[in-house]
Amino acid sequence: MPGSADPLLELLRGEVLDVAPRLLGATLRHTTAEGTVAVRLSEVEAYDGPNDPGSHAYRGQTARNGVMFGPPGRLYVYFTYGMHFCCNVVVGPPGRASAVLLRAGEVTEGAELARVRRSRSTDRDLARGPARLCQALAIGRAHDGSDLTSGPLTLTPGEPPRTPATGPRVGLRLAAEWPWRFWVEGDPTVSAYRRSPRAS
DNA sequence: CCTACGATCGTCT
DNA sequence: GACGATCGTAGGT
Repeated sequence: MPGSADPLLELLRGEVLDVAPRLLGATLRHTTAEGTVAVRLSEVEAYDGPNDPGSHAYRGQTARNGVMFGPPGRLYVYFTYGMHFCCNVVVGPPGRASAVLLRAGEVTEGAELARVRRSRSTDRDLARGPARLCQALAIGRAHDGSDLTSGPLTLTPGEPPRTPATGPRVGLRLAAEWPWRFWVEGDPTVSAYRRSPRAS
């Protein structure tokens, strides 16, 4: 029978718009020599490869976005604004190039270590925003392409909300109004909405 | 609470 | 040469 025994890969097989809200409540956990930090996701965004003007894959494969075109269950990490990293989970079959941006969550394990990594942050803001989340978890360029089903960096599906909130994506110039952002209603760790100054 | 702005550099045109 | 799937700070309401 088809079907992987791995519940994460089972989930990531679906269409990105179905998968994204189901990743709410999942836990991303990273163990390093310093210790373990875990974040339970409260906010994500869907990106649908070549069909999506807001996606890094919209203009096809490049050196940067290569991981998006690979198998599901890997982490796509990119560097932006000359100083920040953000991370996505690759979704769907190889070549589809769809992914879910992990935008925010609550630190549920290793808060002490996360506070060291983000020394001026309140607990609420430790992973409130995609670059903050990567900083709290010490995710960087070295983790681009990481397999999330095993190893030091794992994603474990959890209990998604019955009715996730949806709305426009944050910070995009193109296709920002597509309601492809999903979050847990009322969760204080959801990031503040910011419209791009260049949005059309 | 809000809006405005500068930092800083890899990536693509 | 332009532009970010951002963040922290500064200042006003």
